[in-house]
Amino acid sequence: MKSYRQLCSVAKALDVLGDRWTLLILRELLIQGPCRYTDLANGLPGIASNLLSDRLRSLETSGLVWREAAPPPVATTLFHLTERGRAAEPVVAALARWGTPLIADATPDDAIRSHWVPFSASVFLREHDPGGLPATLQLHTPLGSSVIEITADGVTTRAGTADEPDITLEGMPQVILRFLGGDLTLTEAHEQGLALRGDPAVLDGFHLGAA
Amino acid sequence: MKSYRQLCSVAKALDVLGDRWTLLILRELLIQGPCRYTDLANGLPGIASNLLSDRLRSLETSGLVWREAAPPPVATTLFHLTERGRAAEPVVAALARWGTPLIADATPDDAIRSHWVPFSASVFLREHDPGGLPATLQLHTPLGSSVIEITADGVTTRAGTADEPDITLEGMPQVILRFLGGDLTLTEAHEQGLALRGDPAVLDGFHLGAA
DNA sequence: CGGCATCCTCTTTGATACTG
DNA sequence: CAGTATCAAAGAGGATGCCG
Repeated sequence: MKSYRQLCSVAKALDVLGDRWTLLILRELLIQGPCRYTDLANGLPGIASNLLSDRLRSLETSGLVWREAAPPPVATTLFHLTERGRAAEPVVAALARWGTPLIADATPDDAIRSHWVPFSASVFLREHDPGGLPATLQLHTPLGSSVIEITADGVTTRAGTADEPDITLEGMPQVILRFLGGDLTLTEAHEQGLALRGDPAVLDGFHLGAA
Repeated sequence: MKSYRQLCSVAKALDVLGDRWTLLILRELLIQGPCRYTDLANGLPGIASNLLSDRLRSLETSGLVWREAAPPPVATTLFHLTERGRAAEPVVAALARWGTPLIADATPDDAIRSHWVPFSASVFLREHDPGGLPATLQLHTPLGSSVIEITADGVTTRAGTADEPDITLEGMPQVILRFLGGDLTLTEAHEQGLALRGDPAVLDGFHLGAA
């Protein structure tokens, strides 16, 4: 990207992060952790291979990403975030928060990946750290299941199922995302097919579920 | 901008905000408040006139900006942020925070506007709300002077001078930005020409000035 | 002057195909 | 698996012109 050539921290940040796809690549590395090239390509439906290659190289020279070349017999490259790359998480999180209402605009042919769901949810939960800790949320969508664990240490997510979740949410990704993002009330989400099992009181601390 | 077509709040946010110049236009409207076209053009050195026009139209249809058409004899247009537009402030603020260390990369021919300085500074101060309130900071740079007022209600900035500032910082914008952004210690900033008058203890609550 | 629209050139992107 | 190569289309940048 051509530099804006402005002595302003916002412009300088966008000189590095403002290229198309760049912040989505960071999203993937923040969610998935160290990734192979194909893992990234898979989490970024629509990206052209040459662009992914270009962006990774730019991110490397900007110091946000480093590549670990695993020697044979593994013979693969792993792309990692540096500390500076992880420091950009608040930017991605702010975008996730602001973008939540736009989920409603989704068209049926939008691509979706199951790991995007717990990420967006955790962004919201992270900024509404409640009193009643710890809590385990189980999500089920047609794409797969994931778990959000909220402890005093923070919010973590993973794919799969939990043994004894405090609450289970089942429904379409759109509805779960908008509900956990505060964009739908429990009543509205229920009307749109969200099924909730367990103790709804767990959600109270997050200012969710208000009628 | 072409949509990413991903059912993810980050991608949806970037569908709206990700175009070149868009977030810098928001920066200007957040800092300056309602602006005329030429005010914006002035705060965005380097933008082509047709792009500014295009972006403003996009932001209007996206619901982030509305235009107030003052009838003759004033016959000018004022561009305002909507509530939704102001809601994007955390995105700009996160970029400002992350971009602060990059101020060090500035080249001598980078454009600069005096109102960028107190903005970046206030972003940092806002997230380190200390105990010793209220406080008034006076900034002096070769480009002009500005005031940052910190009260229990928040952090506000304005151009000009204050009657009785608690502390006065004078120096090059780069140095003031990096110091108030936590990227330089007081000692380092002093070595780079920062002059400080008043009670340095005012800064303690912001975790600044540590040797 | 304020707020664009037009024209032109140059760069970036997107889609597809191919390679070590 | 991790990229290059190629090429058409879209977008950005710069100059200038227009109209109340």
